[in-house]
Amino acid sequence: MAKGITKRAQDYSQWYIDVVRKAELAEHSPVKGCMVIRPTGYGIWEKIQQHLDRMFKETGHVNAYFPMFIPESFLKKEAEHVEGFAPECAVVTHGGGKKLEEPLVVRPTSETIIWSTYKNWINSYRDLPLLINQWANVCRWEMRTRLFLRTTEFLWQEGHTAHATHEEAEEETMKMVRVYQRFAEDYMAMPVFVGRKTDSEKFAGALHTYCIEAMMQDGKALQAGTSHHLGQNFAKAFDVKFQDADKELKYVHATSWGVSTRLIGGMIMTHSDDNGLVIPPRLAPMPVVFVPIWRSDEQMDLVVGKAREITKDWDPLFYRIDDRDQYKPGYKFNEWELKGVPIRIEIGPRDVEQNTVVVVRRDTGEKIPMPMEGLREKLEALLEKIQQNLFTLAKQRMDENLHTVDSYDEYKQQVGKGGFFRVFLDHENPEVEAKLQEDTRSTVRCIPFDAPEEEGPCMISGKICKNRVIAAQSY
RNA sequence: CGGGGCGUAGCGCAGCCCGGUUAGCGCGCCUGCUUUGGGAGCAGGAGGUCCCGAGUUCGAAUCUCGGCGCCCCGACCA
Repeated sequence: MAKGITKRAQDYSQWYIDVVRKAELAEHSPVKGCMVIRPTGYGIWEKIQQHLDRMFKETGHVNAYFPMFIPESFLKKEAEHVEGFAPECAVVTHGGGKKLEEPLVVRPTSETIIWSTYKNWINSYRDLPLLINQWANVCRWEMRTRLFLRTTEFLWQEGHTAHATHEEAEEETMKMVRVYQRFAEDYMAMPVFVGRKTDSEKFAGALHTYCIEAMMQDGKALQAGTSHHLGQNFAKAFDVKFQDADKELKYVHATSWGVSTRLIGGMIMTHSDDNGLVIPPRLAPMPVVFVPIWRSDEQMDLVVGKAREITKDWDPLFYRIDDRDQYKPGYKFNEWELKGVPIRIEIGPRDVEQNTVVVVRRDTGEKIPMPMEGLREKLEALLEKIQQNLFTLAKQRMDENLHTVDSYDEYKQQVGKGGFFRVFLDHENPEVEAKLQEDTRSTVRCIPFDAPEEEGPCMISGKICKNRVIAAQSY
Protein backbone atom coordinates (compact mmCIF):
# COMPACT_ATOMS: atom_id res chain seq x y z
CA MET A 1 0.00 0.00 0.00
CA ALA A 2 2.88 2.29 -0.75
CA LYS A 3 0.68 4.72 -2.59
CA GLY A 4 -1.89 4.98 0.18
CA ILE A 5 -2.49 7.87 2.49
CA THR A 6 -0.56 8.06 5.73
CA LYS A 7 -2.44 9.20 8.78
CA ARG A 8 0.20 10.56 11.11
CA ALA A 9 -1.00 12.76 13.92
CA GLN A 10 0.94 15.86 12.93
CA ASP A 11 -0.17 15.46 9.34
CA TYR A 12 -3.82 14.97 10.16
CA SER A 13 -4.86 18.05 8.18
CA GLN A 14 -2.92 16.93 5.15
CA TRP A 15 -4.31 13.41 5.47
CA TYR A 16 -7.83 14.84 5.56
CA ILE A 17 -7.27 16.98 2.47
CA ASP A 18 -5.73 13.99 0.65
CA VAL A 19 -8.77 11.83 1.37
CA VAL A 20 -11.12 14.56 0.12
CA ARG A 21 -9.04 15.07 -3.02
CA LYS A 22 -8.24 11.48 -3.89
CA ALA A 23 -11.77 10.24 -3.24
CA GLU A 24 -12.87 13.04 -5.58
CA LEU A 25 -15.30 14.50 -3.09
CA ALA A 26 -14.59 18.20 -3.45
CA GLU A 27 -12.05 20.89 -4.25
CA HIS A 28 -11.55 24.60 -3.77
CA SER A 29 -13.17 26.86 -6.34
CA PRO A 30 -11.45 29.80 -8.04
CA VAL A 31 -13.24 31.98 -5.49
CA LYS A 32 -11.26 31.81 -2.29
CA GLY A 33 -12.96 29.91 0.49
CA CYS A 34 -15.68 28.47 -1.71
CA MET A 35 -16.01 24.78 -2.49
CA VAL A 36 -16.86 22.76 -5.57
CA ILE A 37 -18.61 19.60 -4.45
CA ARG A 38 -17.92 16.92 -7.03
CA PRO A 39 -20.48 14.27 -8.00
CA THR A 40 -19.02 11.69 -5.62
CA GLY A 41 -19.27 14.07 -2.68
CA TYR A 42 -22.65 15.41 -3.67
CA GLY A 43 -24.00 11.86 -3.86
CA ILE A 44 -23.22 11.47 -0.17
CA TRP A 45 -24.97 14.78 0.58
CA GLU A 46 -28.00 13.47 -1.31
CA LYS A 47 -28.08 10.38 0.89
CA ILE A 48 -27.85 12.58 3.99
CA GLN A 49 -30.70 14.71 2.66
CA GLN A 50 -32.78 11.67 1.83
CA HIS A 51 -32.60 10.16 5.33
CA LEU A 52 -32.89 13.42 7.22
CA ASP A 53 -35.77 14.70 5.12
CA ARG A 54 -37.67 11.54 5.89
CA MET A 55 -36.99 11.94 9.61
CA PHE A 56 -38.20 15.54 9.50
CA LYS A 57 -41.40 14.56 7.75
CA GLU A 58 -41.97 11.72 10.19
CA THR A 59 -41.87 14.31 12.96
CA GLY A 60 -44.47 16.48 11.24
CA HIS A 61 -42.34 18.98 9.34
CA VAL A 62 -42.77 20.19 5.77
CA ASN A 63 -40.35 21.86 3.37
CA ALA A 64 -40.48 25.41 1.99
CA TYR A 65 -38.05 27.88 0.48
CA PHE A 66 -37.19 31.48 1.41
CA PRO A 67 -35.04 34.02 -0.46
CA MET A 68 -31.28 34.17 -0.29
CA PHE A 69 -31.21 37.99 -0.03
CA ILE A 70 -32.13 39.62 3.25
CA PRO A 71 -32.62 43.41 3.61
CA GLU A 72 -29.93 44.65 5.97
CA SER A 73 -32.55 46.22 8.23
CA PHE A 74 -34.13 42.80 8.93
CA LEU A 75 -30.91 41.51 10.36
CA LYS A 76 -30.67 44.50 12.69
CA LYS A 77 -34.04 43.91 14.31
CA GLU A 78 -32.73 41.35 16.79
CA ALA A 79 -29.84 42.89 18.71
CA GLU A 80 -27.87 39.78 19.70
CA HIS A 81 -28.44 38.22 16.31
CA VAL A 82 -26.96 41.09 14.33
CA GLU A 83 -24.05 41.36 16.73
CA GLY A 84 -23.28 37.69 16.26
CA PHE A 85 -23.55 37.54 12.50
CA ALA A 86 -22.74 41.00 11.09
CA PRO A 87 -18.95 40.47 10.98
CA GLU A 88 -19.24 37.43 8.74
CA CYS A 89 -21.93 38.64 6.34
CA ALA A 90 -21.48 39.11 2.60
CA VAL A 91 -23.38 42.21 1.49
CA VAL A 92 -24.75 43.07 -1.94
CA THR A 93 -24.64 46.80 -2.59
CA HIS A 94 -25.37 47.00 -6.32
CA GLY A 95 -28.02 45.58 -8.65
CA GLY A 96 -29.10 46.36 -12.18
CA GLY A 97 -26.06 48.56 -12.56
CA LYS A 98 -27.19 50.88 -9.78
CA LYS A 99 -26.40 51.31 -6.14
CA LEU A 100 -29.17 49.79 -4.02
CA GLU A 101 -31.13 52.00 -1.65
CA GLU A 102 -30.74 49.35 1.02
CA PRO A 103 -27.92 46.79 0.94
CA LEU A 104 -28.92 43.12 0.79
CA VAL A 105 -27.24 40.59 3.02
CA VAL A 106 -26.61 37.12 1.60
CA ARG A 107 -28.22 34.94 4.28
CA PRO A 108 -25.84 33.63 6.93
CA THR A 109 -28.97 31.93 8.37
CA SER A 110 -32.62 32.64 7.62
CA GLU A 111 -34.31 33.50 10.94
CA THR A 112 -34.90 37.12 10.01
CA ILE A 113 -36.36 36.65 6.53
CA ILE A 114 -38.46 33.74 7.75
CA TRP A 115 -39.87 35.55 10.78
CA SER A 116 -40.73 38.59 8.70
CA THR A 117 -42.82 36.16 6.62
CA TYR A 118 -44.24 34.15 9.52
CA LYS A 119 -45.74 37.42 10.77
CA ASN A 120 -48.21 37.22 7.90
CA TRP A 121 -48.90 33.51 8.30
CA ILE A 122 -49.68 33.42 12.01
CA ASN A 123 -52.85 34.93 13.44
CA SER A 124 -54.52 32.31 15.60
CA TYR A 125 -53.49 29.50 17.92
CA ARG A 126 -55.03 27.34 15.21
CA ASP A 127 -52.10 28.28 12.94
CA LEU A 128 -49.71 26.71 15.43
CA PRO A 129 -47.47 24.88 15.60
CA LEU A 130 -45.86 25.93 12.34
CA LEU A 131 -43.22 23.31 11.48
CA ILE A 132 -41.13 24.20 8.43
CA ASN A 133 -37.75 23.15 7.12
CA GLN A 134 -35.72 24.47 4.22
CA TRP A 135 -32.81 23.01 2.28
CA ALA A 136 -30.58 25.87 1.21
CA ASN A 137 -27.17 27.41 0.85
CA VAL A 138 -25.88 30.03 3.26
CA CYS A 139 -22.86 32.30 3.26
CA ARG A 140 -20.51 33.11 6.12
CA TRP A 141 -17.32 35.00 5.44
CA GLU A 142 -15.00 33.11 7.78
CA MET A 143 -11.34 33.98 8.03
CA ARG A 144 -10.03 30.48 7.51
CA THR A 145 -11.68 27.77 5.49
CA ARG A 146 -11.34 24.02 5.17
CA LEU A 147 -13.16 21.80 2.69
CA PHE A 148 -16.54 20.67 4.11
CA LEU A 149 -15.72 21.82 7.66
CA ARG A 150 -15.80 25.55 7.04
CA THR A 151 -16.35 27.12 3.65
CA THR A 152 -17.58 30.56 2.71
CA GLU A 153 -20.72 29.12 1.19
CA PHE A 154 -22.18 25.86 2.44
CA LEU A 155 -25.28 23.71 2.06
CA TRP A 156 -27.52 22.91 4.97
CA GLN A 157 -31.03 22.45 6.20
CA GLU A 158 -32.58 24.83 8.65
CA GLY A 159 -35.81 24.11 10.50
CA HIS A 160 -37.83 27.06 11.78
CA THR A 161 -40.82 26.38 14.00
CA ALA A 162 -43.37 28.48 15.84
CA HIS A 163 -45.27 27.33 18.92
CA ALA A 164 -47.95 28.60 21.29
CA THR A 165 -46.06 27.91 24.50
CA HIS A 166 -42.58 27.88 25.92
CA GLU A 167 -42.97 24.23 26.88
CA GLU A 168 -43.95 23.20 23.38
CA ALA A 169 -40.97 25.04 21.87
CA GLU A 170 -38.69 23.42 24.41
CA GLU A 171 -40.07 20.01 23.53
CA GLU A 172 -39.42 20.69 19.83
CA THR A 173 -35.85 21.88 20.47
CA MET A 174 -35.13 18.72 22.41
CA LYS A 175 -36.90 16.48 19.92
CA MET A 176 -34.81 17.78 17.02
CA VAL A 177 -31.44 17.47 18.73
CA ARG A 178 -32.42 13.88 19.44
CA VAL A 179 -33.29 13.43 15.75
CA TYR A 180 -29.78 14.63 14.93
CA GLN A 181 -28.30 12.24 17.45
CA ARG A 182 -30.24 9.35 15.94
CA PHE A 183 -29.16 10.33 12.44
CA ALA A 184 -25.50 10.68 13.43
CA GLU A 185 -25.43 7.34 15.22
CA ASP A 186 -27.73 5.18 13.10
CA TYR A 187 -26.92 6.51 9.63
CA MET A 188 -23.46 8.05 9.87
CA ALA A 189 -22.23 5.48 12.41
CA MET A 190 -20.84 8.47 14.28
CA PRO A 191 -21.34 8.43 18.05
CA VAL A 192 -21.99 11.85 19.61
CA PHE A 193 -22.35 13.63 22.89
CA VAL A 194 -25.67 15.43 23.23
CA GLY A 195 -26.03 18.43 25.46
CA ARG A 196 -26.43 22.12 25.96
CA LYS A 197 -24.02 24.81 24.83
CA THR A 198 -22.70 27.27 27.38
CA ASP A 199 -24.06 30.81 27.15
CA SER A 200 -20.95 32.07 25.40
CA GLU A 201 -21.19 29.32 22.76
CA LYS A 202 -24.94 29.46 22.14
CA PHE A 203 -26.59 30.79 18.97
CA ALA A 204 -26.79 34.58 18.66
CA GLY A 205 -30.37 35.36 19.65
CA ALA A 206 -31.27 32.07 21.37
CA LEU A 207 -32.33 31.33 24.96
CA HIS A 208 -30.19 28.24 24.73
CA THR A 209 -28.66 25.87 22.19
CA TYR A 210 -28.53 22.09 22.20
CA CYS A 211 -25.92 20.33 20.13
CA ILE A 212 -24.35 17.06 19.10
CA GLU A 213 -20.56 16.84 19.38
CA ALA A 214 -18.58 14.13 17.61
CA MET A 215 -14.99 13.07 18.17
CA MET A 216 -12.65 12.92 15.19
CA GLN A 217 -9.79 10.41 14.91
CA ASP A 218 -7.26 12.97 16.14
CA GLY A 219 -9.37 13.45 19.24
CA LYS A 220 -10.68 16.88 18.31
CA ALA A 221 -14.36 17.72 18.65
CA LEU A 222 -16.65 18.58 15.78
CA GLN A 223 -19.94 20.35 16.35
CA ALA A 224 -22.15 18.32 14.07
CA GLY A 225 -25.60 19.79 14.61
CA THR A 226 -27.44 22.40 16.68
CA SER A 227 -30.98 22.99 17.87
CA HIS A 228 -31.90 26.37 19.32
CA HIS A 229 -34.71 27.43 21.60
CA LEU A 230 -35.23 31.02 20.47
CA GLY A 231 -37.90 31.91 23.03
CA GLN A 232 -39.89 34.98 22.04
CA ASN A 233 -36.86 36.97 20.88
CA PHE A 234 -37.61 36.78 17.17
CA ALA A 235 -41.38 36.98 17.66
CA LYS A 236 -40.88 40.27 19.48
CA ALA A 237 -38.34 41.58 16.99
CA PHE A 238 -40.66 40.81 14.06
CA ASP A 239 -43.95 41.34 15.91
CA VAL A 240 -45.35 37.85 15.43
CA LYS A 241 -48.43 37.50 17.65
CA PHE A 242 -51.35 35.09 17.74
CA GLN A 243 -54.68 35.15 19.47
CA ASP A 244 -54.88 32.27 21.91
CA ALA A 245 -57.95 30.25 22.94
CA ASP A 246 -58.16 32.47 26.01
CA LYS A 247 -58.64 35.48 23.64
CA GLU A 248 -55.28 36.97 24.69
CA LEU A 249 -52.83 38.24 22.08
CA LYS A 250 -49.47 36.50 22.64
CA TYR A 251 -46.02 36.34 21.09
CA VAL A 252 -45.15 32.93 19.63
CA HIS A 253 -42.26 30.78 20.82
CA ALA A 254 -39.66 29.78 18.27
CA THR A 255 -37.04 27.16 17.56
CA SER A 256 -34.49 26.68 14.80
CA TRP A 257 -32.16 23.77 14.08
CA GLY A 258 -29.67 22.81 11.38
CA VAL A 259 -27.02 20.51 10.07
CA SER A 260 -24.73 21.17 7.12
CA THR A 261 -22.35 19.68 4.58
CA ARG A 262 -19.93 19.71 7.53
CA LEU A 263 -21.41 16.30 8.30
CA ILE A 264 -19.48 14.97 5.31
CA GLY A 265 -16.27 16.24 6.90
CA GLY A 266 -17.32 14.49 10.09
CA MET A 267 -17.94 11.27 8.23
CA ILE A 268 -14.49 11.42 6.64
CA MET A 269 -12.67 12.12 9.90
CA THR A 270 -14.64 9.49 11.81
CA HIS A 271 -14.21 6.48 9.54
CA SER A 272 -11.55 6.91 6.88
CA ASP A 273 -8.21 5.12 7.04
CA ASP A 274 -4.82 5.08 5.36
CA ASN A 275 -6.32 3.56 2.22
CA GLY A 276 -8.76 6.43 1.83
CA LEU A 277 -12.42 7.09 2.39
CA VAL A 278 -14.72 4.72 4.24
CA ILE A 279 -18.41 5.43 3.67
CA PRO A 280 -20.92 3.95 6.10
CA PRO A 281 -23.26 1.78 3.98
CA ARG A 282 -26.35 3.86 4.67
CA LEU A 283 -24.65 6.95 3.25
CA ALA A 284 -23.10 5.19 0.26
CA PRO A 285 -24.54 6.36 -3.06
CA MET A 286 -23.26 3.08 -4.51
CA PRO A 287 -22.85 0.37 -1.85
CA VAL A 288 -21.42 -2.39 -4.06
CA VAL A 289 -18.93 -2.49 -6.91
CA PHE A 290 -18.15 -5.55 -9.03
CA VAL A 291 -14.60 -5.89 -10.32
CA PRO A 292 -14.61 -8.60 -13.00
CA ILE A 293 -11.29 -10.30 -13.72
CA TRP A 294 -10.34 -11.76 -17.07
CA ARG A 295 -7.40 -12.64 -19.33
CA SER A 296 -8.89 -13.03 -22.77
CA ASP A 297 -11.81 -11.41 -24.58
CA GLU A 298 -13.80 -14.63 -24.22
CA GLN A 299 -13.18 -14.65 -20.49
CA MET A 300 -14.24 -11.02 -20.33
CA ASP A 301 -17.53 -11.81 -22.02
CA LEU A 302 -18.03 -14.76 -19.71
CA VAL A 303 -17.23 -12.98 -16.46
CA VAL A 304 -18.95 -9.67 -17.21
CA GLY A 305 -21.91 -11.59 -18.61
CA LYS A 306 -22.17 -13.58 -15.41
CA ALA A 307 -22.05 -10.39 -13.30
CA ARG A 308 -24.86 -8.93 -15.42
CA GLU A 309 -26.86 -12.11 -15.02
CA ILE A 310 -26.50 -12.11 -11.23
CA THR A 311 -27.58 -8.50 -10.98
CA LYS A 312 -30.28 -8.37 -13.61
CA ASP A 313 -33.10 -7.80 -11.10
CA TRP A 314 -31.09 -5.55 -8.78
CA ASP A 315 -31.64 -1.84 -8.21
CA PRO A 316 -29.19 -0.15 -10.59
CA LEU A 317 -28.27 2.37 -7.88
CA PHE A 318 -27.18 -0.44 -5.58
CA TYR A 319 -24.18 -1.55 -7.59
CA ARG A 320 -21.86 -0.97 -10.53
CA ILE A 321 -20.00 -3.43 -12.70
CA ASP A 322 -16.58 -1.91 -13.36
CA ASP A 323 -15.88 -3.42 -16.77
CA ARG A 324 -13.40 -0.76 -17.86
CA ASP A 325 -10.84 -2.45 -20.06
CA GLN A 326 -8.03 0.07 -19.66
CA TYR A 327 -7.35 -0.67 -15.98
CA LYS A 328 -6.11 -3.82 -14.34
CA PRO A 329 -7.97 -5.31 -11.37
CA GLY A 330 -5.34 -4.22 -8.85
CA TYR A 331 -5.74 -0.63 -9.95
CA LYS A 332 -9.50 -0.85 -9.57
CA PHE A 333 -9.24 -2.42 -6.11
CA ASN A 334 -7.21 0.51 -4.92
CA GLU A 335 -9.37 3.08 -6.64
CA TRP A 336 -12.61 1.85 -5.09
CA GLU A 337 -10.99 1.62 -1.69
CA LEU A 338 -9.83 5.21 -2.05
CA LYS A 339 -13.42 6.16 -2.86
CA GLY A 340 -14.83 4.32 0.12
CA VAL A 341 -17.27 1.89 -1.54
CA PRO A 342 -18.39 -0.41 1.32
CA ILE A 343 -18.32 -3.71 -0.57
CA ARG A 344 -16.24 -4.86 -3.54
CA ILE A 345 -17.02 -8.08 -5.34
CA GLU A 346 -14.33 -9.87 -7.31
CA ILE A 347 -15.56 -12.22 -9.98
CA GLY A 348 -13.17 -14.14 -12.23
CA PRO A 349 -13.17 -17.30 -14.38
CA ARG A 350 -12.53 -19.52 -11.35
CA ASP A 351 -15.56 -18.04 -9.59
CA VAL A 352 -17.82 -18.48 -12.58
CA GLU A 353 -16.81 -22.12 -12.73
CA GLN A 354 -17.62 -22.65 -9.05
CA ASN A 355 -20.69 -20.39 -8.98
CA THR A 356 -19.08 -18.21 -6.32
CA VAL A 357 -17.78 -14.66 -5.91
CA VAL A 358 -15.25 -13.10 -3.55
CA VAL A 359 -16.81 -10.37 -1.41
CA VAL A 360 -14.42 -7.84 0.15
CA ARG A 361 -15.32 -5.56 3.06
CA ARG A 362 -14.00 -2.00 2.94
CA ASP A 363 -14.02 -1.63 6.72
CA THR A 364 -11.91 -4.70 7.56
CA GLY A 365 -10.40 -5.72 4.21
CA GLU A 366 -11.70 -9.22 4.87
CA LYS A 367 -12.25 -11.41 1.75
CA ILE A 368 -15.30 -13.63 1.98
CA PRO A 369 -16.12 -16.28 -0.66
CA MET A 370 -19.88 -16.46 -1.26
CA PRO A 371 -22.15 -18.53 -3.50
CA MET A 372 -23.89 -16.57 -6.23
CA GLU A 373 -27.23 -17.84 -5.08
CA GLY A 374 -29.01 -15.48 -2.72
CA LEU A 375 -26.15 -13.00 -3.03
CA ARG A 376 -28.28 -9.91 -2.85
CA GLU A 377 -29.73 -10.85 0.56
CA LYS A 378 -26.30 -11.74 1.92
CA LEU A 379 -24.94 -8.39 0.78
CA GLU A 380 -27.76 -6.53 2.51
CA ALA A 381 -26.93 -8.37 5.70
CA LEU A 382 -23.22 -7.70 5.33
CA LEU A 383 -23.81 -3.98 4.71
CA GLU A 384 -25.77 -3.88 7.94
CA LYS A 385 -22.89 -5.62 9.69
CA ILE A 386 -20.40 -3.11 8.29
CA GLN A 387 -22.63 -0.25 9.40
CA GLN A 388 -22.72 -1.70 12.93
CA ASN A 389 -18.99 -2.37 12.98
CA LEU A 390 -18.14 1.19 11.96
CA PHE A 391 -20.28 2.51 14.78
CA THR A 392 -18.75 0.10 17.28
CA LEU A 393 -15.21 1.06 16.28
CA ALA A 394 -15.98 4.78 16.49
CA LYS A 395 -17.72 4.33 19.83
CA GLN A 396 -14.75 2.41 21.20
CA ARG A 397 -12.40 5.13 20.07
CA MET A 398 -14.56 7.78 21.67
CA ASP A 399 -14.79 5.87 24.95
CA GLU A 400 -11.04 5.29 25.01
CA ASN A 401 -10.40 8.97 24.52
CA LEU A 402 -12.90 10.16 27.10
CA HIS A 403 -11.03 11.21 30.21
CA THR A 404 -12.19 12.32 33.61
CA VAL A 405 -9.88 14.96 35.03
CA ASP A 406 -10.11 17.07 38.19
CA SER A 407 -6.89 19.08 38.29
CA TYR A 408 -6.34 21.99 35.93
CA ASP A 409 -2.61 21.21 35.70
CA GLU A 410 -3.35 17.72 34.51
CA TYR A 411 -5.94 19.04 32.08
CA LYS A 412 -3.48 21.54 30.58
CA GLN A 413 -0.98 18.74 30.15
CA GLN A 414 -3.41 16.30 28.55
CA VAL A 415 -5.76 18.37 26.41
CA GLY A 416 -3.26 18.98 23.60
CA LYS A 417 -3.08 15.25 22.94
CA GLY A 418 -6.73 15.20 21.94
CA GLY A 419 -9.79 13.55 23.41
CA PHE A 420 -12.79 14.70 25.38
CA PHE A 421 -12.45 15.65 29.03
CA ARG A 422 -15.13 15.34 31.68
CA VAL A 423 -14.36 18.20 34.02
CA PHE A 424 -16.00 20.42 36.58
CA LEU A 425 -16.06 23.90 35.17
CA ASP A 426 -17.98 26.98 36.23
CA HIS A 427 -19.44 27.61 32.79
CA GLU A 428 -21.74 30.31 34.10
CA ASN A 429 -18.69 32.51 34.62
CA PRO A 430 -17.49 33.92 31.27
CA GLU A 431 -14.05 34.69 32.71
CA VAL A 432 -13.50 31.04 33.53
CA GLU A 433 -14.35 30.04 29.97
CA ALA A 434 -12.15 32.79 28.56
CA LYS A 435 -9.23 31.62 30.68
CA LEU A 436 -9.78 28.03 29.60
CA GLN A 437 -9.66 29.05 25.95
CA GLU A 438 -6.62 31.28 26.38
CA ASP A 439 -4.61 28.74 28.37
CA THR A 440 -5.45 25.64 26.43
CA ARG A 441 -7.08 26.56 23.09
CA SER A 442 -9.90 24.27 24.18
CA THR A 443 -13.54 25.06 24.93
CA VAL A 444 -16.55 23.61 26.68
CA ARG A 445 -18.17 21.54 23.94
CA CYS A 446 -21.38 20.86 25.83
CA ILE A 447 -23.05 20.24 29.14
CA PRO A 448 -24.12 16.66 28.41
CA PHE A 449 -27.68 15.45 29.00
CA ASP A 450 -26.99 11.80 29.57
CA ALA A 451 -24.41 12.03 32.33
CA PRO A 452 -24.43 10.74 35.89
CA GLU A 453 -25.16 13.37 38.52
CA GLU A 454 -22.02 14.56 40.20
CA GLU A 455 -20.86 17.53 42.20
CA GLY A 456 -17.40 19.00 42.51
CA PRO A 457 -15.21 22.11 42.45
CA CYS A 458 -14.52 23.99 39.19
CA MET A 459 -10.97 23.14 38.16
CA ILE A 460 -10.25 26.82 37.53
CA SER A 461 -12.29 28.85 40.03
CA GLY A 462 -13.00 26.21 42.67
CA LYS A 463 -16.70 27.04 42.71
CA ILE A 464 -18.90 24.01 43.33
CA CYS A 465 -20.54 22.81 40.08
CA LYS A 466 -23.52 20.51 39.81
CA ASN A 467 -22.38 18.65 36.70
CA ARG A 468 -19.33 17.79 34.72
CA VAL A 469 -19.04 19.35 31.25
CA ILE A 470 -17.28 18.05 28.16
CA ALA A 471 -14.21 20.11 27.26
CA ALA A 472 -11.94 19.58 24.25
CA GLN A 473 -10.10 21.21 21.43
CA SER A 474 -12.31 21.49 18.40
CA TYR A 475 -12.54 22.15 14.68
C1' C B 1 -4.35 40.62 10.93
C1' G B 2 0.39 38.13 13.20
C1' G B 3 4.19 33.60 12.45
C1' G B 4 6.14 29.95 8.83
C1' G B 5 6.34 27.74 3.81
C1' C B 6 5.56 27.69 -1.40
C1' G B 7 4.84 29.49 -6.79
C1' U B 8 8.92 25.52 -12.82
C1' A B 9 4.14 20.80 -18.29
C1' G B 10 -2.72 18.58 -16.46
C1' C B 11 -0.95 16.87 -11.22
C1' G B 12 3.36 16.17 -7.77
C1' C B 13 8.26 17.90 -7.62
C1' A B 14 14.07 18.59 -8.63
C1' G B 15 17.19 22.45 -10.38
C1' C B 16 18.16 28.25 -7.43
C1' C B 17 22.66 28.64 -2.31
C1' C B 18 27.57 29.07 -6.16
C1' G B 19 24.07 32.78 -13.12
C1' G B 20 26.42 29.70 -18.64
C1' U B 21 24.59 23.47 -23.61
C1' U B 22 18.44 22.43 -26.22
C1' A B 23 15.18 23.34 -18.28
C1' G B 24 14.76 17.94 -16.01
C1' C B 25 12.20 13.76 -13.20
C1' G B 26 7.72 10.87 -11.51
C1' C B 27 2.49 10.34 -12.40
C1' G B 28 -1.07 11.28 -16.08
C1' C B 29 -1.98 11.81 -21.58
C1' C B 30 -1.26 9.85 -27.16
C1' U B 31 0.56 5.37 -30.57
C1' G B 32 2.00 0.17 -30.90
C1' C B 33 2.89 -4.74 -28.94
C1' U B 34 2.80 -7.85 -24.68
C1' U B 35 -0.28 -7.99 -20.13
C1' U B 36 -4.96 -8.54 -16.53
C1' G B 37 -6.93 -12.67 -8.96
C1' G B 38 -3.70 -6.10 -5.26
C1' G B 39 -1.79 0.37 -8.27
C1' A B 40 1.56 -3.73 -15.48
C1' G B 41 6.16 -3.90 -18.91
C1' C B 42 8.84 -2.28 -23.15
C1' A B 43 9.44 1.11 -27.29
C1' G B 44 8.17 5.68 -29.44
C1' G B 45 5.57 10.57 -28.85
C1' A B 46 2.89 15.24 -27.47
C1' G B 47 2.92 18.87 -23.79
C1' G B 48 6.56 25.04 -20.76
C1' U B 49 4.58 32.94 -20.19
C1' C B 50 10.12 28.71 -14.97
C1' C B 51 3.63 33.61 -10.95
C1' C B 52 3.92 39.07 -12.75
C1' G B 53 6.94 43.61 -13.33
C1' A B 54 11.42 46.25 -13.07
C1' G B 55 16.71 46.07 -12.25
C1' U B 56 22.02 43.96 -12.29
C1' U B 57 24.73 41.21 -16.25
C1' C B 58 27.63 39.59 -22.49
C1' G B 59 23.99 36.08 -20.43
C1' A B 60 18.67 35.25 -15.27
C1' A B 61 14.24 29.72 -13.49
C1' U B 62 18.83 31.02 -10.58
C1' C B 63 21.08 37.43 -7.97
C1' U B 64 18.36 42.43 -6.23
C1' C B 65 13.86 45.33 -5.50
C1' G B 66 8.58 45.69 -5.89
C1' G B 67 3.86 43.34 -6.63
C1' C B 68 0.28 39.21 -6.94
C1' G B 69 -1.43 34.41 -5.60
C1' C B 70 -1.71 29.89 -2.76
C1' C B 71 -0.94 26.55 1.54
C1' C B 72 -0.04 25.62 6.79
C1' C B 73 -0.16 27.43 12.13
C1' G B 74 -2.83 31.10 15.49
C1' A B 75 -7.14 34.93 16.63
C1' C B 76 -13.05 34.04 14.48
C1' C B 77 -16.65 30.13 13.51
C1' A B 78 -21.30 25.30 11.67
